[in-house]
Amino acid sequence: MTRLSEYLLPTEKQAPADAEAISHKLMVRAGLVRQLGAGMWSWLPAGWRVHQKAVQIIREEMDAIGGQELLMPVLQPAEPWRKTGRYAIEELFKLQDRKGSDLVLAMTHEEAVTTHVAHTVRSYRDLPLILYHFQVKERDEPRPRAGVLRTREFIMKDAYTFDRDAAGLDERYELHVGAYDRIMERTGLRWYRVEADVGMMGGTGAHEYMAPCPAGENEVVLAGAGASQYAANIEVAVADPRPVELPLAPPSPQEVSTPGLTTVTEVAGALELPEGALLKAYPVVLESDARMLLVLVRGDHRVNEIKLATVLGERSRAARPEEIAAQLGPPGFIGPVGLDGRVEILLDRAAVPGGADAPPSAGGASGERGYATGANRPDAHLRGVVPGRDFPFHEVDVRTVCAGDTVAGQQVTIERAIEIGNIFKLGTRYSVPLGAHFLDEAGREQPIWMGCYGIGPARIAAAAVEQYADERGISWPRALAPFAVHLVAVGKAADPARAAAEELYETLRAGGVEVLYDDRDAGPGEKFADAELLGCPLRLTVGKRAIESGEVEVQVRRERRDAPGIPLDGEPAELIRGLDELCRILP
RNA sequence: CGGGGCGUGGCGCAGCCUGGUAGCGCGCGCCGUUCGGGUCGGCGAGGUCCCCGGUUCGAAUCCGGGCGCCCCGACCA
Repeated sequence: MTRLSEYLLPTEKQAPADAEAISHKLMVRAGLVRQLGAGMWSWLPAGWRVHQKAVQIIREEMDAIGGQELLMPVLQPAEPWRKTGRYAIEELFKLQDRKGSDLVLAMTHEEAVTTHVAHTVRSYRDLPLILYHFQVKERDEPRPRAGVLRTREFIMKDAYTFDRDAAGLDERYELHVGAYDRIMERTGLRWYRVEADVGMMGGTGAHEYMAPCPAGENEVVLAGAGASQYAANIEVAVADPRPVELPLAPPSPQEVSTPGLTTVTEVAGALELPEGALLKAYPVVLESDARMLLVLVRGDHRVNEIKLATVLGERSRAARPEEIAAQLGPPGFIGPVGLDGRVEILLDRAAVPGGADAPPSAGGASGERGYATGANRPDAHLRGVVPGRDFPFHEVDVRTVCAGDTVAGQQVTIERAIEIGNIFKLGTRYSVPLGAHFLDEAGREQPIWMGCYGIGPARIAAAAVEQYADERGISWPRALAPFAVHLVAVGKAADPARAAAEELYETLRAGGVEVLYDDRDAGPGEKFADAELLGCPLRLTVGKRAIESGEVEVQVRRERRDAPGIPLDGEPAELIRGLDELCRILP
């Protein structure tokens, strides 16, 4: 039933007052989704059609690489989650049944699928496997936001692969790279596949699929173009720093008075140095044994917590002022000199003299160059501090890539993006605790190698809205549009145009065209406005003009271009073919 | 978890400071009008003013507590 007079499409002139993101405003205004609570959203009929379009594309590409669709429950026993150590995760919804048994609402399905595979797979002959489903995920997000972009309940396609070894996993992973690339292409989105954080629990490789848009919560670092393009999540991105000119250093560091100056900007200003000629000291405390470490980055750089965690192999937190005062010196004036090995020093690679990424040393052999740092005394800094000469250090890469950096000589750009999918080599992270083994040819028991692959249809829909909306509303890529054609009848009830529109609607429907027919008793302005808000790729208008000219007017939603009209009195087959032709050239 | 903001017909808001009949625009229903860009006019329906408690003769308004929602940051398998 796709007569607008009978269809639930509650459009609104005004966006919800509290909406910020484009997709949030427009998906509500266009009658696609409605909110039920924080991070809880319903999909109304037209919105659900879009969601289903994304789902079907994903399903076809998953099936094409040998994926087998199944369905696992959201409500699950707590036991496997305890075994994998994930019961402690804060985002995991936990509950009890009437008997007092602990249950969880699954946030992903590694525990479930691995349990099944552990029970059913016996032999190497049963491998490899690609299993997937579309199922609700439940996550107690600290902050749901931006309409359907970050919700507490959402549908995800999650796939899991099972292989006999790492090489098999690599193969399955590459299959998913291909499938995901094709999915992204087919949706019509602008997208990037980026290198991603593998986390600390031993993933062996990961990529994320990102759709650039202002409402995105992630940042991607891009450099170059084409096949050699560098693309990485800023959490893991590595780049060469912009060089900085360091002043020549005296034979030993010299103390300078800097009363009350605690920020890099203030100190650089007072000493008339570029910010990059300072070393920023960032003391951290290890989560495991509360040991303090001093992390140093160039003054114009920022510490990247994720890279730091990777380097340390564990989590850490910023040291508290009283801890800093006790072990180093007055907060705001701390530095690496004179610590006598009390605190281990990690120096970011970008600040290491003579390192691959180091600033050019214009001074030659005699001219050592130095940084300004805190003096570990109140109201004082040191200048002419030379790493290695004046303090020992370990070289690490823990800074966040920033504008002005380069990769292979190419300037980087940093773009905001929505993560719509990710692929991840799990290894034996879940198979070991859950006992998913197989017997190899020699009869030896081996753990199964796993990968997991997620993608969010709701985010695909929202990203499409974000990327292609204009001031009048949504403009769907044709692959995701709720309907291919939005047919508008103009004229009063008795107008012959209404009868002609009616006839056209039946012809299109019979010809298998997905058409939404605006047969409402409303003015043309309202109908056109709603059509542009909803954003179907083609709008057909049947009114007085069509009757007079004998042609249905066609407008392409993207750019609002007029397309050649279609004869009203032609053969139905002819008409459908013309329309199909038109659809093929759509964005 | 830190900071900020908001809860008043379906939506967007005013009223609150200074307590006294609950209002406006849009939407909705009916009648007429109009029919290629949210047309115009008339009549009308619709509200536990988030909840609980307190102050008061009287609370949407003042006070206390709670709940909900949004935004920024932190966080995000």
